[in-house]
Order: sequence, then structure tokens, then C-alpha cells
Amino acid sequence: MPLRTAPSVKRGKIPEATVARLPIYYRALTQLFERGETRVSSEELAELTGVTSAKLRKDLSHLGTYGTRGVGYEVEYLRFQIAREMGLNNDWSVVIVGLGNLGRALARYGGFGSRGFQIVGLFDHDAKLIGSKLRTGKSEIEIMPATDLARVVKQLKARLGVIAVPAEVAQKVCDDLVKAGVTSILNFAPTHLSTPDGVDVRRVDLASELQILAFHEQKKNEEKSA
Amino acid sequence: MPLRTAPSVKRGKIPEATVARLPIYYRALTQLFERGETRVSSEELAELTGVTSAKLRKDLSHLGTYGTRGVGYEVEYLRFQIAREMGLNNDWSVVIVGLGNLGRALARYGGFGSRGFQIVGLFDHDAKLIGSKLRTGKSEIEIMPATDLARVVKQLKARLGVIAVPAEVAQKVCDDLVKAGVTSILNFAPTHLSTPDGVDVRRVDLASELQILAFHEQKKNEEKSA
DNA sequence: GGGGATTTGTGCTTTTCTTCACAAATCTCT
DNA sequence: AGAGATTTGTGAAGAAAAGCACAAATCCCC
Repeated sequence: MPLRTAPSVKRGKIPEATVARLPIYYRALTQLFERGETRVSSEELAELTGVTSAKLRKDLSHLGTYGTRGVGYEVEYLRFQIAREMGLNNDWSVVIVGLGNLGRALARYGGFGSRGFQIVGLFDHDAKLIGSKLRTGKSEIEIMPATDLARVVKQLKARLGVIAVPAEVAQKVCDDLVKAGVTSILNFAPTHLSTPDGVDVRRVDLASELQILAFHEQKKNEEKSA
Repeated sequence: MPLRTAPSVKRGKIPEATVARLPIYYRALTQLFERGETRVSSEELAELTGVTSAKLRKDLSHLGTYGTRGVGYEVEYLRFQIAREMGLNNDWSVVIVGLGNLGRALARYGGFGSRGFQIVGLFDHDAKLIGSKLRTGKSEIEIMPATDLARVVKQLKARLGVIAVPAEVAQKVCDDLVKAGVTSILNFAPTHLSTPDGVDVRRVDLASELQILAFHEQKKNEEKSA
């Protein structure tokens, strides 16, 4: 019976590129766990997530030394450590503003949070939508008027907001969210949001993604005809 | 009357980081253009898009020298050059596979293509959806059975595919798309897709984005209590 | 218990991206 | 036409990320 040496938890700053990959590793580990796997090597996990094994190992080394040389990583243990590092053991309250096509899809997208994230508020300013209910994961939530946003968000103490409104009103909504105490924003509106220090914004831009693909696609064609 | 010296078109490889920002500049320029602005400085455009002016200038310098020292950039001209560089003057046919909540939202999201992108095919394997029509931008398209995917995509010569199916079947759909001739894929399924060389995949992962925000949110709290 | 096979963790190198800071080009005003 | 004010374009420096390659740790089998 080998004595497991206490794994050292690194306390340095984790590189942003690594942070962006942790959710991917987490998901793959979850899958392995559900499949009953108990161990995985960096090579296998890398294959599964589409990175190189060296990069994977370096990423994980920023969290601590959770592997065993000559053996690999324990799936459940590593998964837990990543979850802890990412704050997935906490419960996060999320509000969504804007319930057009995209907003509704997001609200209903059960796997949104996998776990840890709970949608606690839905806002729109369209009178036709206000009052209607949406099933989000377990519970049903009523769409509230955008004018109640400040009050309700403050009361619910939500810190995460999702913006799914047209670009023209996104900055206004953003300002309202920030004023109400939201400090992390996921922005689906195709526009840049300016926020005070301490507020993070991540943008998901569907049209941009397609345009980037088109750019590379064009390059492929040029090569071919060259 | 100043003689405009013929602007040099650079023909080096454009850094990936720059490519990812071009759509953002493009959108801001479009906005300026519609607002009637004819000129913009790197400082203004940077402010509008949330980058630094030096980065913006260096990005643009990879395309060619389209600005005028002491003056700035001509909005319409620069916008056109970016569009050309990104292949937005071409017409791109796009197919969407999977018309659940998210897929439908994407199909209906008019601004998906701004311009240049046209959705030409919708596929699902759910019998309840097949045959129903969706309004996508200008036209209405009928949802076709996934079994027709290969045949139809080949016929339409679509090179861009959007995957909005559950993770479990995403790889299968991806393989089908590739077999049918698609060489660029936008993947909304929370899983890694492996593809042969020459096929680009970009992943948009809603849950990951939230998790990344949560990570930083947690760090903010740790700081506060430290 | 020792030799050979694995597989991690990491120092070092290379590449990519960002930031700085300033010369070169242009405009305006007199 | 020249002086002063802008603003671009870009070398050079700095920072971040990726890739390499191997020593260190562990396991397995005889």
C-alpha cells in the first residue's frame, strides 16, 4: 500500500490560456468518470480534448501535482481538483437579459451550467414576453420587466449576467447590470461593452466566428488556385 | 489635390490573433459608416472596439497601409479592405445540423451572416421537426432529414457547417459533414471534434464561458477576503 | 529487490502576441 | 513656404504561450 504523499497545491497565478482550457478538461474527465474510468494518462486526456499531452501536463501542473509518474491521473480526484480550482463547487446565480430567440435558447439550454450555475432571473422589456414562464433546468421562471432588473438582481445577489439583447441597447443593459452588482458578464450582443475595472466581460460572437472560418476558407482556396 | 500613392497590399501571413479581431473592427467600421462618419483615427476605433490603439494599428498594418499619417483612416475604404481580406465579398453557403433550441435560434438569428453568409440547409433527425419550415433571414427553409445531409450538402457545395446537436452525436455529424465536403465547422456541441487536416473547427462553448467567468469571480472574492 | 517500462513534471527553447516609443508623413495656419 | 500639431506605421523590447526533451518517480515482473 503506497503512502500517497500530500499533493502540493500550487498558489501561483494560473495563465489565462490555461484557465480557458480547464473547462474542457473538466468536461472530458466528467465523461470518463461517468464511463467508469478511474485512471487516465495525459496522453489519453490530451487526445480526448484535442491538445498536446505536454500542454495538458503543463496546464495541470499550474494547479498542483495531482498525477503519479509512471501511472497517470486519477479521474475522479483530478476532476474534483479542477472543479475546486474553478469554483464549480460554489453555487452561482445567473440572470439573463433579453429573451429573443437566442436568450430563450440559452435559458432553456439545460446543460448551460452543467452544475453550479442556476438561472435565477429573466428580463426583457417586451410587454408580450413579460409574465410568460420559461422552464430552465429544474424550475420555471417568469420573465420580468427590464425595469425591475436593478432591484431584483440586487436582491438575488447575482454576480453573473448574460446579455442577449440587440447591440443597440447592450451597453445600457450592461450599465444597469453593473450598477446592480453584477461583476461578470457574458455578452452575446455583437458590440464591445465598456465596464469599470473589476468587471469581466466575455464576448461570444456568432457572426465573428463564421467570418473567421470564412477567412481561412478563402485562404485554402487561394492556395489551391496558386 | 494630393496624389494618393497606391497603397501597398501586404502579402504576408496574417497572425491568427489579428484575424480574430478583424470581424470586430469590421463591425465597428460598419457602424461608423452607417452613422455617416467618413474618417476615424486608430485611437477612436480602438476605443470603440476595446483594444489599444497600437494593437489596432499593428493589426491593420498586416493588411496593408490603408491609413494616412496625421489624418487617420477612411471609414468606407478601410471597411472594404477588411471585407475583402476576410472574404466577405464572396458568398458563403452554410448548413446547420441540429434544430433544437439553439439550432433554431441560430437559424433565425438574422444577423448571423450580416452579409455574405446564407443558410442553405437545415438538418435534424427528429421526425417531429422534419418538414417544418424556418424563416432564416430572407427566405424560408424546410428542415430536412439528417440522412439526406451528405447528398444535399454535396449538391449545394456548402463548405461551412454549423453543428448544434447533442455532444453524443456531434462527432458522427462532423464526420458526415466532412465526407460531404464541408471544410469549416462551427461547433456548438460541448465536445472536441477530430477532423482530418484541412478542416477547421471553431468551438463555441457556452458552459465553458460561464465557467471561465466563475473562475475569475472566485479569484475576486479570494482577494477581497485576503 | 533490482532491471526495464511507463509516464509525470519541468527547465529550456522557440514562437507568438503585446506594448512601447518614435521617426516619417501629412495637415493647418500664418 | 515653413513651423507646429497630428497620427500612422513599425522596429525593438517585453510578456505570454507553446513545444521539446529528459530526469525523476512509480509500477511491474521476474
